Amino acid sequence: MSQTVTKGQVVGEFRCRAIREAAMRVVGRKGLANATVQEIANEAGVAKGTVYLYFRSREEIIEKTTQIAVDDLLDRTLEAIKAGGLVRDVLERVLTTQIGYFDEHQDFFRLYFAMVDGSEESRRRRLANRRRHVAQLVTMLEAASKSGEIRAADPERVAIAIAGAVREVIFRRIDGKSTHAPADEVRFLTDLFCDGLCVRRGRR
Amino acid sequence: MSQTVTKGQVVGEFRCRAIREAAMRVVGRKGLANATVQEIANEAGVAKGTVYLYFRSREEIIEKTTQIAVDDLLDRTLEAIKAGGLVRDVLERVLTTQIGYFDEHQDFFRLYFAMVDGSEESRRRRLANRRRHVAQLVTMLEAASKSGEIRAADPERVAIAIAGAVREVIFRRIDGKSTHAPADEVRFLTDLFCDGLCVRRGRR
Amino acid sequence: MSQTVTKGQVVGEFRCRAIREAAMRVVGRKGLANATVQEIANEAGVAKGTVYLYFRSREEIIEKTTQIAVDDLLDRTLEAIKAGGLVRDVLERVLTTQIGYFDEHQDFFRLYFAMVDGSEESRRRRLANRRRHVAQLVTMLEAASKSGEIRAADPERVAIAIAGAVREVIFRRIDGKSTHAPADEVRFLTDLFCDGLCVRRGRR
Amino acid sequence: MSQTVTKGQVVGEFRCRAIREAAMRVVGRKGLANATVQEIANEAGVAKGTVYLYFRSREEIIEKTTQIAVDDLLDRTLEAIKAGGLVRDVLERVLTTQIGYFDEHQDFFRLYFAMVDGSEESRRRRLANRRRHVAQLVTMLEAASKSGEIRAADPERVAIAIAGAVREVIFRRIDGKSTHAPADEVRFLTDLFCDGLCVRRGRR
DNA sequence: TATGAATGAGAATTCATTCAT
DNA sequence: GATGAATGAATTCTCATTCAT
Repeated sequence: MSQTVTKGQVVGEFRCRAIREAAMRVVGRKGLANATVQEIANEAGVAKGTVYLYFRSREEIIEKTTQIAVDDLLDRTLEAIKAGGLVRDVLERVLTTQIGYFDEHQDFFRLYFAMVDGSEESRRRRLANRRRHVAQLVTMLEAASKSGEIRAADPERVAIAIAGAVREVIFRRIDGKSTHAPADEVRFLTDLFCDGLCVRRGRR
Repeated sequence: MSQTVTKGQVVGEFRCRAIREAAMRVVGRKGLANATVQEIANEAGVAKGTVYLYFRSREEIIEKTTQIAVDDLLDRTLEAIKAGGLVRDVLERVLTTQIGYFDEHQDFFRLYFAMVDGSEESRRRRLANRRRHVAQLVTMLEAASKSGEIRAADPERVAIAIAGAVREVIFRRIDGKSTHAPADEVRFLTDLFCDGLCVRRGRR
Repeated sequence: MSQTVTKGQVVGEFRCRAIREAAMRVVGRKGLANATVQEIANEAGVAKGTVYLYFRSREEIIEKTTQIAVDDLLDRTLEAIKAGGLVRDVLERVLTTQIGYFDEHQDFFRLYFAMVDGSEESRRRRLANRRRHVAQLVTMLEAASKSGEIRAADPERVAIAIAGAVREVIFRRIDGKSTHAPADEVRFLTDLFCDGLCVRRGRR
Repeated sequence: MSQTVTKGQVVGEFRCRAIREAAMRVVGRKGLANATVQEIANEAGVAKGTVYLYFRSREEIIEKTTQIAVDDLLDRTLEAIKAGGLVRDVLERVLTTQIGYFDEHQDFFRLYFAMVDGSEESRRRRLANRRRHVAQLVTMLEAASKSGEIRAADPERVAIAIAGAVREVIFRRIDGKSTHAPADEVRFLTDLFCDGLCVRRGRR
C-alpha cells in the first residue's frame, strides 16, 4: 500500500468525471432546466441510480460540474496573468484565454450563463466565483498600477467592468451566433479598455 | 361616449398589471424556475384560474412581464440618449437611467438576468431586446463619432462592451449587495469607457 | 289573463331552445366530451351565467337536448307506425323516418351515439329511451303478428335486432361517411328482416 | 440462453397487463370519460407515476386496452368462421362467440360502446375495428353465397346489419341487465337473419 | 457497487359553477 | 333577468429520489 488512493477512489473519480461531462453535454443540448437526471445518466452510460452513488442530488451534479469548469477557466486565466508583462499584453492573454475557453467548450456556456436560479447555496457559490474572477483581474490591475502603466482607479470596479464586457461578448458569440475572429474581439476589447473612446481625455 | 374604453377593459388591464407585478415579485424572491403559477396567483391575491383569464400560459406571464419592463427600461434609455449633448454626458445619463432603474425595480433583475433557458420564441425575444439595447447605444456612439468626439471604432462592439459592463455592475449591486452610490458607479464607468486605463495610449 | 303562459315563460322557453340548439351544434362539432358550457353559451349568443338560469348544470343541458331530440325522433317513428298497412310498408316508413332524421340532424348523431358515460340518472334515461323505441317496434310487430303477416317470434327480440341494425347503418352513414341513397338502405333492411337470407328456410 | 426474453420484459408485460386490466375495470365501473389515471393506478395497485413507465399517456392506456380486447374478440370470431360449415351453423358459432365474450368480459362493454369522442387517431382505429369485424362477416357471407345457401345480397350491408343487431343485443344483456340464456339469443338471431319474419316472402 | 422500477409530490392547465353588479 | 369575472377542484403528466435485488 505505497499509495493512498485505492482502486475504488480511482473508479469513483472516473465515474464522477463521466457524469459531469455528460451533464455538461446534456445542459449544452437542452438547457439547464430541461436537463434531467435520466438523460444525464444515459449520456454517461450509467443507470440513473448510479448517479446518486456519486452525487447527492441533481443540484450537486450541476454545482460540481459548473464548479470544476469554472475552476478550470479561472486556472487558465491565472496562468495568463502570472506570466506577466505589459498590462495590455496580459489583458490580451486573459481575454484570449477566456474567449477561447468558451469557443472550445460551447456546452459550458449554457451552464455558465444559467446562473440566476437555484438554492441560496448555489447563489453563494456563483457570487464567490465572480469574486474570484474579479480578484484575478484586480491582481493584474494592481501590478500595472504599481508599475505606473495605468492611472489610479478603483481596480475592483475596473475588473467588474472588464468581466462584464467579456461576458457579454462571449454571450453574443455563442447565443447570437456571431462569428468574429477571436483575435479581433480580443484586440478590440483590449484597446477599448486601455485607451478609451474619447479623442480628448478628461472631463471638460 | 366620451371614452372608448369599457369598464371591463380597465379592470382587465388592472388585473393584468397586478398579475405581472406579482410575477415580478415572485421571480424576484424565488427565481424564474421556481416561480409557480400558484404562487404568482397568491401573490396577486387571485385564484389560480383567474390568472388564466388574463394570460394564456405561464410562459406568457413571464414573457409579458419581462417585455413590459424591458420596454420601459429601453424607453427611458432612449430618452436619455435623445436629449443629446457631449457623449460623456449622454453616457452618464444613460448609465444613471439604467442603474437607477434596477435600483428601483430590484425584483426585475432576476427576470432580466435569467436569460438562457426557455422556448425558442422567448430566446428570440431576449436576443431582440439585447439588440435593441445595443442599437440605442450605437446611435449614441455614431453621433459622437460624427462630431469627432470619439475615435473610430466598431460602434456595435463598443456598445456590447458597455452593455456588458453595465449589466455586471448592476448584477453586483443587487445580487452582490454592494452599496456604492449610483452616481459613483456612473461616473466611474463613464470615465473608464471615455478615457481608458492606460497612462500612455496606443500599442507600443 | 285568458292565457296561462306569461311572457316570462315564453322568453324562457325561447332561451331554452336556443341553448339546446346551440348545445347540439357544439356537440356535433366538437364531440360531447369537448363541448364546454362556455362554447355552448357563445353559440347560443348568451353569457355563460345565463345558461345556468335555464339549466341546473351542464349535464342537464345535455340531457334535455338529447331528450327532446329523441322524443322528436320517436314521435315521428310513432306516426310512421300508426299510419298502418302491411308490415313491410310500415317498416319501410319507420326506417325512412329514422335514417332521414339523422341525415337531417347530423349534429344529433354525436349526442345519440355518445351514450355510454354519464351519471346513473342519465343511464336510466338512456335505457328508457331505448325501451320506448323498442316498444314502438313491438307494437308494429304485434299488429303484423295478429294479422298473420309474420310468423310468431318474440317481438321484443325482433325489435331489438332491428333497432340495432338501424343504429349501425346510421352510424356508418355518418361516422363512416358512406353515401348510399337512403331509399336503398331502407329497402335493403326491409327485405333482409322480412325475407331473411337463406334460400331454404328452416333448420335442416 | 435458452430464452430471449429478459426478466425485465416479463415483468414489464405483467405490469402492462395489470394496468390494462385495471383500466378495463375502472372504465367498466365509471365509464370512459370518468376513468382517471389516478384511479386506474390505484386499481392496478401501483403509483400514478408507474403507469407512465408503461404507457405514454392516458389515451395510450385506453387505446391499448381496447385494442387488445378487440383483437382478442375478433380472433375468436375468426376461428368461429374458419371452422366452416352451413352458414346457419357458422353464424350460430359467431354469435355464440361474441355474446359469450361480453358475458365473460362485462367491463369491456363500456370501452367497446364508448365510441364517439376521442382523438382523430382513436376514431380512425375505432372505424378500422368495425371494418375488420364487418370484413369477417363478409367472408362468411360470401362463402355461403358461393355455395348457393343464401340469396344474393350486398354482403357488406348484411354484415353491418348483423353486427348492429348483435351489438344491440349485447348492450341490452349488459346495460339493460337482461338475463336470457345466451344460446336463446343466438338461436333467435340466427333464425331471424336466415329466415326473416314474413310468412310469405317477397314484395307483393 | 450497479441497476432501473417504483414512487408521489408538484406543476400547468381546464372548466363547471357561483355570485356581485 | 343577464352578465362574465372569479373560483378552485380535478386532471394529466414529469421527474428527482429511493430502494430491493
